[in-house]
Amino acid sequence: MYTRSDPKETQAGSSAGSRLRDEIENEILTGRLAPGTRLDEVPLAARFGVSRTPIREALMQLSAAGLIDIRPRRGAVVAEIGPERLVEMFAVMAELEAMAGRLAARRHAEADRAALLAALDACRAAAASGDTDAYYYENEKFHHAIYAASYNGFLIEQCNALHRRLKPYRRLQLRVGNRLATSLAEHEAVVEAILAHDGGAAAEALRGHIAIQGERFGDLVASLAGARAGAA
Amino acid sequence: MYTRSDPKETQAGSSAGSRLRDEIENEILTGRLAPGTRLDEVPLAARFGVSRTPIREALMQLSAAGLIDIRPRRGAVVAEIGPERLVEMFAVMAELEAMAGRLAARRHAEADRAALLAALDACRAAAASGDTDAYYYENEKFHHAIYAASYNGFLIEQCNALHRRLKPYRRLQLRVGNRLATSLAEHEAVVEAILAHDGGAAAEALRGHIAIQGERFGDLVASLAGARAGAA
DNA sequence: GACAAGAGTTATGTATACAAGATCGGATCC
DNA sequence: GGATCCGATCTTGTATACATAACTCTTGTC
Repeated sequence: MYTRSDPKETQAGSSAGSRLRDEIENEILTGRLAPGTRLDEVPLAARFGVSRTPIREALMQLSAAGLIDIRPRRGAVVAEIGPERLVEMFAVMAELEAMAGRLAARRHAEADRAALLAALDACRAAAASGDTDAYYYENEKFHHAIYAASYNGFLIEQCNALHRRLKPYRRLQLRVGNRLATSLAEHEAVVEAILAHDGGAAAEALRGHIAIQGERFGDLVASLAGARAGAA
Repeated sequence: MYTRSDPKETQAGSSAGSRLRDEIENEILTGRLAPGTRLDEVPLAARFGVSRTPIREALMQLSAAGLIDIRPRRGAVVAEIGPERLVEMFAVMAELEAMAGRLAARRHAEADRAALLAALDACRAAAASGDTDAYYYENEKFHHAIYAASYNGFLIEQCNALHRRLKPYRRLQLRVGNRLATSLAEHEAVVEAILAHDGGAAAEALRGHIAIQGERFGDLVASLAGARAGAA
């Protein structure tokens, strides 16, 4: 089963470079480094006890991943993603996940079936306990299980990359209204469609599950504004 | 109208770094640097008259773009993409283009309408003249016109990136059989669907246009084998 | 004669030194 | 009083030097 540890396409890490990259990336994804924050090389180098060279390397990789912006001669800042662009990204994510679901419906094996059901159960448990963070975590595993069942390695990589990039915003979304219960219900529909080998239904269910449409756009903007105010 | 010159997401270029990156990238995309070729830093540095530092930077960017593989401590080689992976990539490309077409059908403006028709005419002219290279070039512009009309900036970037990566292989494909005439006919259908605001038809037409299915898979493998033999 | 172990060589990873553009502050002019 | 121009400082971009892991060729042994 494919997981995020797949070396291909995500690699390109020198010795210390990867560690630094992961380290900084984590701080961005968890929000410890807020969008707009400057990333000066010298302080980072000092903090990690290395020279500027591996820091520059890590920053360039993060830039390639879209997590930071590097403007020539003007340094790096944590990427600021506006609402409109976020909607665009979720739209593409929805399409990719729909594709994964369609393929999964056609290609999934016994092991995938088991993994999907297990992930769904874990989601149910987390939702029942009302623990948003736990649900967030299980939700992630659930989606990865779908990607894996698509048996398209390149698609899996693309989904993983985009999913990671949208991570913080998915978390925000879950906090809104009773999105948690809704999300779980959608998961059930997705699994049902996949296990029934109904690719069209799986794709549709996932598209609807991911896409930001109608009032959810407003929710997202509100969340963003709230998060920004909290960070500042 | 969006073109490939959009700085966002593709950028992260220092002063000389971008130039080097483009330079090496071109040699890979045109096949001058065949898959599997080692990319040693010192010779490259000597050739471009710079030190190893900007060369390493360019290589890391190419690695992030998936054009080369960097194995820690073991140097960089031009990425070798096997047939199965290529099929996976074309499948994702088909899906992204289908999405672009669906959005374009719903969102295109007057200017996009004109651009699409102009690009289609150019394709017709190139096909009539039987000039494969000219058609290849116009074909590219045609697809970019579709991306642009989707009005989803993130999708446009993703399409551009993947399109560029698949460039050499699309070229190979055109050489096969009378794919050129078939391709033109498919283009006509796509434009018709988009202009008629029929998103579903546009998506389907593009999916079929891009995807590698049935005998086209065999054609691709044969082309690859031929190209490899020619390069060696 | 073939295989394995070890030293020498080569190439990559990292640190540091140097060059040059960008930012910020102050002084001058309108 | 405000804006603009110029210089000092800081930060990035590039070059070079050094450390270390990988490769290779040789040599010795079975």
